[in-house]
Amino acid sequence: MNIAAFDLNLLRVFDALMRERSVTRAGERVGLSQPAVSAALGRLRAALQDQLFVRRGTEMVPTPRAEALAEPVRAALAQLETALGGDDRFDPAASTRTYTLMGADFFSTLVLPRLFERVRAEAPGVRLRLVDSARGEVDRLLQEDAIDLALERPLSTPSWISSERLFLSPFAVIAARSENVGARPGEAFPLDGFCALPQAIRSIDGSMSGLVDQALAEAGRTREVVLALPHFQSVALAVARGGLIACVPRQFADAVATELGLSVYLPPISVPVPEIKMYWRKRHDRNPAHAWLRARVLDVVADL
DNA sequence: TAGCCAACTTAGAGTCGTCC
DNA sequence: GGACGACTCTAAGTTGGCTA
Repeated sequence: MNIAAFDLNLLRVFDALMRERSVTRAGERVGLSQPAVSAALGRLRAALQDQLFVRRGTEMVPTPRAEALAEPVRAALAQLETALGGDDRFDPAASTRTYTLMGADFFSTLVLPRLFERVRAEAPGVRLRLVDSARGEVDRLLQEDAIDLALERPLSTPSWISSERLFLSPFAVIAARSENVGARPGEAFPLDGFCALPQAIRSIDGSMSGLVDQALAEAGRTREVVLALPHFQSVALAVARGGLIACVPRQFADAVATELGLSVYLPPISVPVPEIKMYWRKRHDRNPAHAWLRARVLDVVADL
């Protein structure tokens, strides 16, 4: 491999092909025509002595060699962009960037409104968007640069992902204010009533159990989960109609209790308190625009 | 003789049109 | 939707004439 004779622009084409899996769309991404990308792919194949992408139907499927090159090439391109001056300064007041965060609806209620307020004050041109996604998608979305940050419980992540703890998220039990549960709001929910009353649970994948059930099992008890919903907001709305209780993050319960007419109780047993963490690509560690957003998120969650 | 500049040459990468 | 051939364009290198 003669690096002196290698056209580094071909790496941009390679990266676009990895992202798009299509010669036409890769061309649109890098500002070339489809034949030009096809020719560039030919030169890449000759230089690297590998097919790199094999056509399968309407998709260009990467070979193992291409898969192995994908991340190092992407990281190298990002370093080059930074080195050439694209990232060394960030002016919030002049920025028109759109940041994409991923997290549960919990964050759209608790974090995003305050974050937007904070961001807007410094950076009126910046736009924020929160996408909801199933756990397990974090790696892929970060790798594809589809999101800037993920807000999640602790995950097992590869070495190219950085993380920072945001806050602890203890559970609380919510019930309709009209419900007579045998305890006053702020007190521990009676264990027998907790196990007997039908419950709603927030569940992305439809499973009907979670950390609370594990804690109950260790105490030799069970509960009756009758409704699984993908969003905390819908769980709270179901509880507010009466006849159900639910365990939700304490901060979320406090935020919606007054508006929805809910009472908030302590759990009847000790449940492990989950951490909430922020995840991003390690290559953005020193990116000023990215670091600026992370600092704003930390500011906002400090109150939680 | 050295330095500058314009004209010419060439290689490589692009687009367009077409085929499979 | 990708590959290929024909043609075009551009940038870099080379050459030769002019000038100090």
